[in-house]
Amino acid sequence: MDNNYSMLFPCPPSSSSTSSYQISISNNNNDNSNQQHGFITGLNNNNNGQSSNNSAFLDLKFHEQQLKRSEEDQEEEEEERINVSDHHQLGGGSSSSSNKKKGEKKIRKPRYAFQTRSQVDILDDGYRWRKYGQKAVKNNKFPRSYYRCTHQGCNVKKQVQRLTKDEGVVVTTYEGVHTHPIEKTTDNFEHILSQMQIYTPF
DNA sequence: CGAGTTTGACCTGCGC
DNA sequence: GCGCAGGTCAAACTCG
Repeated sequence: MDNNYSMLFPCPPSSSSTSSYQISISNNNNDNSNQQHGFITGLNNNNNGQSSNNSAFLDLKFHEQQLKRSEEDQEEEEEERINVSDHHQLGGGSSSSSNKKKGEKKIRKPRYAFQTRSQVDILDDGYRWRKYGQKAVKNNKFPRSYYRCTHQGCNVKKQVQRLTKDEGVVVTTYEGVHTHPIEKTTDNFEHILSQMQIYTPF
């Protein structure tokens, strides 16, 4: 937790600026509960081609998820990334367990979540994702979708879920860090992010 | 025909 | 140990 937020998207020096954004990240140690601060506002992303009626988000809200992760985990992540190249094989449900030795603590990458106000669930962030699952989630009438980056060797995953409370809000959770550059260079999410100004209120 | 989606089954972790 | 919920797999399917 603390304040180790990593940027998941490469942010090239902004080229042209059609709009300006602000993002504030709240490192809320006091637990998820209040996400009252930490907004990205003023996005007028008009269509990134992802979907026909893509009048995407107007408010973005960053928040870190539940995970009680810290530097320790970051190290583990490093380790895993190294191992991944060795045996990154998504064997069947049963074989997935063979992926890690018995008794070994399950290693989980840090996850980063942010909320977007959007009509569409899928934000075009420039990477190519393959959906590998969808689950109904308790206390939420909207299913959660699971995506994996299709780039070879890149093990980044993301989950997308719409809030029941506020149907306009989509929560996207990223797990892992891309090991490759963005694949599509449209004026998309990456572009938007490149425009963001990040500051921490604390 | 390749890439991506759907969806039911299966696995795993966790709380009781 | 059991049941539940989250997460993943993989076959079948759709789409361009």
